[in-house]
Amino acid sequence: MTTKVSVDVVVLALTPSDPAQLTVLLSTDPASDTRRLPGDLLDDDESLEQAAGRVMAGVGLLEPRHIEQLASFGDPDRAPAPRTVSVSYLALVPQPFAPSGGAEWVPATDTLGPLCWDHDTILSEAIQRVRSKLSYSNIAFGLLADEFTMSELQEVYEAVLGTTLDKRNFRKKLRALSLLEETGDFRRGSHRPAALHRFTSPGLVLLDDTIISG
Amino acid sequence: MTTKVSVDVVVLALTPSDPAQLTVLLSTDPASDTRRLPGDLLDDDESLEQAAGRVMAGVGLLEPRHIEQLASFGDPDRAPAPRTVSVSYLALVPQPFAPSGGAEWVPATDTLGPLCWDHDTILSEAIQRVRSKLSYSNIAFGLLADEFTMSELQEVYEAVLGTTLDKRNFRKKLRALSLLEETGDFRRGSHRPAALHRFTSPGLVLLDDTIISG
DNA sequence: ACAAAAGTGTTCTTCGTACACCCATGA
DNA sequence: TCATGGGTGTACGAAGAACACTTTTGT
Repeated sequence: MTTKVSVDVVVLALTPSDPAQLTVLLSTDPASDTRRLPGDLLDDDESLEQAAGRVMAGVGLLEPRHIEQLASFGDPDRAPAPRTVSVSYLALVPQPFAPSGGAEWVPATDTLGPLCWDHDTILSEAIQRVRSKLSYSNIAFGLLADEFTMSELQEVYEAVLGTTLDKRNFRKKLRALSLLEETGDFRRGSHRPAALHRFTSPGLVLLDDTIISG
Repeated sequence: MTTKVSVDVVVLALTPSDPAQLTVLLSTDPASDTRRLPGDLLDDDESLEQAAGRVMAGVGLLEPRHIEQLASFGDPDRAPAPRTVSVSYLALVPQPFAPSGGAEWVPATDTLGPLCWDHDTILSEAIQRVRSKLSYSNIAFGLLADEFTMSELQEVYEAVLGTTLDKRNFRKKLRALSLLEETGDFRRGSHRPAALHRFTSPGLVLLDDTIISG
C-alpha cells in the first residue's frame, strides 16, 4: 500500500550536426552501468512538476521550452525492488545544452541500445507523443529557439515525422493557420537572408484541424 | 520519499433516457460525505491496470468496453494526508449497469456539483480525452454495444462533442473509413428498421486523418 | 392514414497536392 | 560568377459542407 514514486524525464532536442535526427538526454545507472532516463524519487512535499524540474536541474536544464506529463508506469516488476511507480514527463529544448550530473546526449534512433528497465518504452512513447502532437498543435516551438526560419521549422517537422515535406505547401499551410509572425529580422549566411519568425502565442496551442494532412 | 498511490477510475456511459448526455459513476467519500471517483490504493504486487480492474469490480464493473490511462495527479495538497499520488484511468461502457458498493450514476454536466479533492479536474480531463479521441480513433465503440445503428453511433458523437451533425455527411464519412460492417440484422421499432453495424476491429484503432472535420 | 425514424445524392466550395523557377547573399 | 539556401504561384483532384425528400414500419 505504500510505494515509491519516481519522476523520470525524457528530454529531447534536434541534433545540431544532423537536424534530421532527434537526440535524448540520458544518465547512467550506477548499479547496472546501463543508460537510463534522468529521474529521482518524489519528495514528500513537492508536486510532480516540481520533481520534474528538480530532475531537469540535476542534469543542467533549468528552463525547458516545453514540458508535459507523458504517462505513468507501474508494473510491479518494471524495476528492481522496492516497487516503484514512474510518472514520466516529456521536455523539449531548442538544442542540446551542456549537461551536468554525468548525463549525455544520445541519438534517439530506433536502434538505440537498451536502457534500464522499461525506459525504452517510456522513450518511445515520448517520441510518439511529439510525433502525433505535431499535427494538431504548435508543439514544434519546443524544439526551436524563440526566433527561427521557416526552413528550421520545416526541419523540425521532417525530423520528428521522419518524412520530407514540400516547401511551398508547408509554408502555405502554416501561413493559413496564422500561428506565426515575422520578427522583421533575418538570418544571414552565404545565401539569400532568411526571414525570422516566432510563434504568436507563447505556449502550447491545440488546433481543431490538423497541420500536416494525411 | 515513500508515498501512497491511488488508482481512480472515471467510468462514463451515455444516459439511456437522454442519449445526448454523458453520465459518470461516482462513489461517496465516507469522511467528507461528498462524491468521489471510485478508487483505491495500489497494492504492492499489482500493476496499475490490475488495480483499476479491482476498483471497477468494486463498483460492479467486470468488463469495460474500453479502458486507458488518463493522467497522474500529485500535488502535495490535492487530498488530505497522507500524501497520495493518483493515477487515473478512463473506462467506457455501453450503458449504465446496476452499480454495487454504494456507487451511483450521475449526469456528467458541466454544472455537476463539486467532487472530493481534485476529482473534478480528473473528470473533466476524462471527458476532454474522449472528445478529442473521437476525432482520430474509433473510441466511440466504448460507448456502444457490439451492434448498433448508425443513428446510435451518431448520437455518441453528438453527445460527446456537444454538437449536432448532418446525417448524410456523417454516414458518408464513416463509410469511407471502412471501420464498420453491417451485421445483416435490423433493429425494429414503429418506423423503418435500422441496419445494425459493428466495428470491424475489436479494439481501439487510431486513424491518420480525422473522422469529424472542422 | 399517420407518425416516426431510416435511408439516400448532388452541388459547391475548400483544401490538399504536385510541381519549377528566380532571388539575394557570401565567398 | 558561382554556390547555397530562400522564396514564390498555379492547376488539378479530393474531400468537406450544405441541403430535402422518399421509404418502411408500427399503431
